Amino acid sequence: MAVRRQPTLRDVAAAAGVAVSTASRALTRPGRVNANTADRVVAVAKELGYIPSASARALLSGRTATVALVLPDVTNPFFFGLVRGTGARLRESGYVQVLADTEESAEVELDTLRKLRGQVDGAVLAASRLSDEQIGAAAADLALVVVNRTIPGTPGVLLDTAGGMVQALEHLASSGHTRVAYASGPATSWSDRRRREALEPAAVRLGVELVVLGPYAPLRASGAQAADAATDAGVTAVIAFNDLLAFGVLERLDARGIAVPERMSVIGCDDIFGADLVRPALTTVASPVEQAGRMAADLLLARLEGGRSGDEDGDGFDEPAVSARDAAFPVMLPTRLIVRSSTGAAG
Amino acid sequence: MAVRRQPTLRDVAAAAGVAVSTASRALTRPGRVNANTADRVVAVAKELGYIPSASARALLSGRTATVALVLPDVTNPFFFGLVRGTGARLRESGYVQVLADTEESAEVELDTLRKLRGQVDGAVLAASRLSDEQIGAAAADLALVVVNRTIPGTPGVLLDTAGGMVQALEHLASSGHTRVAYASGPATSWSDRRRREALEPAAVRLGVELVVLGPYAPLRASGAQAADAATDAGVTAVIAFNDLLAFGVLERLDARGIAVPERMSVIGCDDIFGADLVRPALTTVASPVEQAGRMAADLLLARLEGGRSGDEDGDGFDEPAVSARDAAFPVMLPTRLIVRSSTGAAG
DNA sequence: CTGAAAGCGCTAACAA
DNA sequence: TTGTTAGCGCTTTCAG
Repeated sequence: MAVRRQPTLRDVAAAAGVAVSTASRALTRPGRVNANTADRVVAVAKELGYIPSASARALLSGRTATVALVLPDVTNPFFFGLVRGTGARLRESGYVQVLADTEESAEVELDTLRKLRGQVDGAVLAASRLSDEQIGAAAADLALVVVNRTIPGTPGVLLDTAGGMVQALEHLASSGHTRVAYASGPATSWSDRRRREALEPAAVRLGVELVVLGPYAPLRASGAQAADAATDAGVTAVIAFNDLLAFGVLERLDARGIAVPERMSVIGCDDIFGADLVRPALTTVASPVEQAGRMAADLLLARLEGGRSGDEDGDGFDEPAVSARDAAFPVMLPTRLIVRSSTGAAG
Repeated sequence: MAVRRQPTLRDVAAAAGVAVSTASRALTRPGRVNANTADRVVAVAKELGYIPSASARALLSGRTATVALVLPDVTNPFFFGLVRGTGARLRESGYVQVLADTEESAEVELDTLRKLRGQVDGAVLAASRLSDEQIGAAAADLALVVVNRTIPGTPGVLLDTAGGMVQALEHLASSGHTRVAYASGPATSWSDRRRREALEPAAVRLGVELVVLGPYAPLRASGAQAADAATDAGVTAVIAFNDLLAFGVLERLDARGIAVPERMSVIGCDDIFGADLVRPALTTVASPVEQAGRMAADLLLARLEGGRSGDEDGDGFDEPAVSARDAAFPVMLPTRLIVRSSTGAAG
């Protein structure tokens, strides 16, 4: 209950009958001290439950062993993999991860970044709402790695959802669809622009008419609008900006008695929790988000620790070693289409 | 790119032509300094982009303005509300929230708590895997608030899921079910024990035969086992430990061609994301998790800041003011049954 | 191999 | 009102 005072290095030194500096050495580099002395100090430290003060270390070294993950919305399922991926890697390397929710607001994000400066050694910025210039400026004060964004000079990890969307279109084309809608996401979304730019030529190549609908907020609630716009547009398939939006589309179509996939095929993006739970199960573009998180963390650690190389851990085939040298070039991770029952032959 | 050196208070003082202490005062309590001087210092600080060093402050004050949220699994949707609730409250009060994932392991949890000591001012411990004694011991070193746990002397917030389960049983009884299964959760789960203790007398009172199945891991993957055990037991309804397990039950029943709710009713717990998305939509016990998070944060802040009272924010009816004095008594939050289409009259 | 002392950036006495 | 000084806990010269 009452939190008791922590023993300091001085307490340990006194109890072990040595000077603080000796105690410090014994604890941090046992090599440079008499083995017996070192053992004694370590034993005493353990007995006293000594834990070095992170603040004192940070004050001295200027490094906090803390990294922030900055997200627009912690509760968006899309980010779970990222949280887990960065968290795992950072923990392995002895870093603490702090989570910052910017509430989808550029202002909050800017403010957060400002506060973070000095509190953390670096930050992973995911789905930033800031402009390239703002991010660039922030990168001058804080080691930054961006996810799904390309900022010249700032390392980043990209998820190739645009490529996945093209796969989705190919899948539809091969099932006989000739008129397909893309329900687009936020106008400010960098990913959304890239996807449209990839879908348009692909549609031409495949002989498919592409109708761009939206923009829509990437939420379930916007799905009804998107579904209605799709039926109005006379398409036989909709590719949605993300799964949340696709869920809403499915709901609306169901409510209107429009059979999926018989009369309308639906494809989402992200393969979030629930995509295989809805009925019909959602065909969607899956990204290796957790791997992206690990890579982002590696990129950041490489910069912080100056040239440490990314260690492969077996699950990440295709996971290139990361060095400080590479860090300036964004890494692109492949995505893939997962076909479930929400897509079928053209109605 | 290259992170430049941060200006210190000394730089500010020098640029403003005053002593560091004056600069410090000007920045922290403008009242105790000549207005002109203060203005000048503030202006210079702003111009230089001065940000006080959190480490130095922490070293001096012993407080870090950081609070940890310790969870067994960050990616379990049940905890999202908690993350958001504690995060919101803490941010409001100027605290930074750090997230610690203990990977469902008591060892990792213990280790995490040990490391956290000194790094944070306090921690919210949710669904701890530790024994009462271990938590008690940890509370001697770190201000702690527990969620869904009662530890004598440690403040806590409880979600009355046991009460919700009784509501579920009443719902089933009133629909004519006379033989009902409870698919139980982890043997070490405190919540699970409370629920069984509440369900048994309720079953007697309602004239329902209660069959306890399990224990099962609270995961979708365990649902198949639970579903099979339920049909073997000849019940017409299953109440599952949580929604994840219930999803698995639904899947298995669907695969076996057993109609829900016609031949088997299914009820979950937590109302996680996806519960209303599955078909049939899941009847479940919803808890005010976000509110629980806010209250847990309030409880912790009250201890940290010594007697600050919880502020009501309009959305939390039933949200009592929290004072340091109350903190030793766990607060119990009511839950409610959300009836969807996975339950119906007894088959 | 070990000890004494300086100093990281800041705040809080204590003087002036 | 302002400046000077000490010291938070630690690591790191620099002597011994």
